[in-house]
Amino acid sequence: MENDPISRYRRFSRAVTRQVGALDQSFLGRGRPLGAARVLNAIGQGRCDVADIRTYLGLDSGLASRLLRSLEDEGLIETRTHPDDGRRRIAKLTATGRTEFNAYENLSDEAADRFLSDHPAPDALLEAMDLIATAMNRHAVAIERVDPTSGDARYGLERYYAELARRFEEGFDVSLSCDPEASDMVPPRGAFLVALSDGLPVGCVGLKGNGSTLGEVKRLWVAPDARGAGLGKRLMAAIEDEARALSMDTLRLDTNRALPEAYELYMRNGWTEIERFNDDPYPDFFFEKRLV
Amino acid sequence: MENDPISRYRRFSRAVTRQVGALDQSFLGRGRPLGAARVLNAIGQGRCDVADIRTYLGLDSGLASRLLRSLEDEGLIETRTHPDDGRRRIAKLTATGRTEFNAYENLSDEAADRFLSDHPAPDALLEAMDLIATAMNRHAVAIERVDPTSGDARYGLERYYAELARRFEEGFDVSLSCDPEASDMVPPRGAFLVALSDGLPVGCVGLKGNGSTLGEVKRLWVAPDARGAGLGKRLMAAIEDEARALSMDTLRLDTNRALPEAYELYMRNGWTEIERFNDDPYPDFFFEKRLV
DNA sequence: CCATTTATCTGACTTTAGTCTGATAAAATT
DNA sequence: AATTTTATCAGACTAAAGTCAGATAAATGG
Repeated sequence: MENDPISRYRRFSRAVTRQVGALDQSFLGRGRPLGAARVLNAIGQGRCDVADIRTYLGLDSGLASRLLRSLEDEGLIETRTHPDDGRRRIAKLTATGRTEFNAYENLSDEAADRFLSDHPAPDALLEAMDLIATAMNRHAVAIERVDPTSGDARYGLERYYAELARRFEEGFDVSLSCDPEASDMVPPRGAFLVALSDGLPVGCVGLKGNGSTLGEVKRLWVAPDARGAGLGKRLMAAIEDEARALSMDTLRLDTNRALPEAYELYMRNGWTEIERFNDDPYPDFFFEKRLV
Repeated sequence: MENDPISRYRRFSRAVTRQVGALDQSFLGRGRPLGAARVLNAIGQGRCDVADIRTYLGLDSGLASRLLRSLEDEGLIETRTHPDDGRRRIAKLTATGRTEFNAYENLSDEAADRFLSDHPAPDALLEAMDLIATAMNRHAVAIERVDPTSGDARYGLERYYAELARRFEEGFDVSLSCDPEASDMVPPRGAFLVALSDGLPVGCVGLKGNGSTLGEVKRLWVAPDARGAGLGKRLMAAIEDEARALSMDTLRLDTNRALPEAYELYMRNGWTEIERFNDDPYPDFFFEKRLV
């Protein structure tokens, strides 16, 4: 065989196609066509809006309607009209539907567990999977405002701190840095954003405020896997929007010489280098931007 | 989202399912149902035996027959009866069939290329893909006898030498080691085996002979991704079979202290440590095994 | 040589997926 | 208030996938 990139990609593609096919087969074992199973799964995942289900699964409206009807006849879901819009419909699992949904979930979970536990180095495998999934989702990264103490925020921050510790010559200990209070990064004082790639945090940024029109951008991080797609720029634009919404007119931030790509990002996006404005031991450079 | 192993696996699974689905969609663009396209692809890949195609694609005999007929009607394949067994049939691409097969190949290649060239670090991506594909194929590794100068053999040997260079304290330079002549690892003097995981070399082993009943096992290597599945043991058993087939009765080998897992493998599989029998600078341990 | 097995094929049939048209009713627009 | 748009649904239809029961002919095993 050739071992050029395309052959290697295609070998990967064959392997996962087989794996995906095997899972579909196991889904059929529950005596329901795949189409109906997919709709049930979409609803179980919390997609209740019928139009949403339709676009998510790429279904024709007639087909979607029939699949919903078949699930309803089985007693797995209930539909009712949307409270705000009488044309739209909402689907919800019944108790038996929940049970059946869980059965599908278990099939998926078991397939995952079987694969991972069969391997001597599951951590390496998972890192490879994250890398690939992030690459495949790279044009569908969603930025969401979350509480800085939420699981997703903490996950991002931990990876951020770990990376600083690796990259700073002097290491990094968050307790020595001026770690903002969580309450300063929650509206109405500030905000905290995470970038999610199909649920996995691949970036974050915080906005620390004190009630005045001056804000400070903190904790900008983009996961290594997700770099090169302009996510840093998107996060900065999003946090500036948050600042504007909080009536701020000036933002500041600091950064370290071990993070040249951050320095470049600020330079390219309207930030001006200014004098040191704090006595945090880590930063080497200080920036300001006036919002318009 | 949860970031436990199973959620991460399932996120990966969602991403590749989408990707695979998109490729299938592009296949449909050639105006042929997926089933027929799959059969055409199987034949193009060299699966000519109808029974083989059927089991490979998991098709009912009736369905397979009809799909073959439709491809034949399109003038893409020709079938004839097997020369050794009048019941079996052989399918072969016609010239137009070859063209059409290449068109599908191009669609796949383009999808691969689009994905890889869209990413800032395709090498990391490919390594991750190799890791995952090897893990998914781990129970389907084929051992084949090849010429030690073939591409697959050289690929394995290069990775083997690179690993020795990493692991030996003193480094490794193959020109300083007693590198066997390729002709000593080809029947009737010797043999060379590679382990292929869906085409990718993930292991190798050589048998160097001089026409006598004494042989030497050389270049045993198992790719890091493929370890932990007993492949080393399988390769050793296979090379012993080769030795027996060449009427050898005694095998020798040497190994280095930086490769403890190899030492353990030999100890567990009937090899006896003996005195140094060559003046190669690298090995620290010497083994012998009498074949029964 | 004869019974059995094996590989393939054919035709009838069912299920699943997907498309298209028109109906209905609610919302949005004029 | 009338018209248009939107979301859903139902029914008719087609295409594709899959199943099943023989039919056929070649190989195999006594």
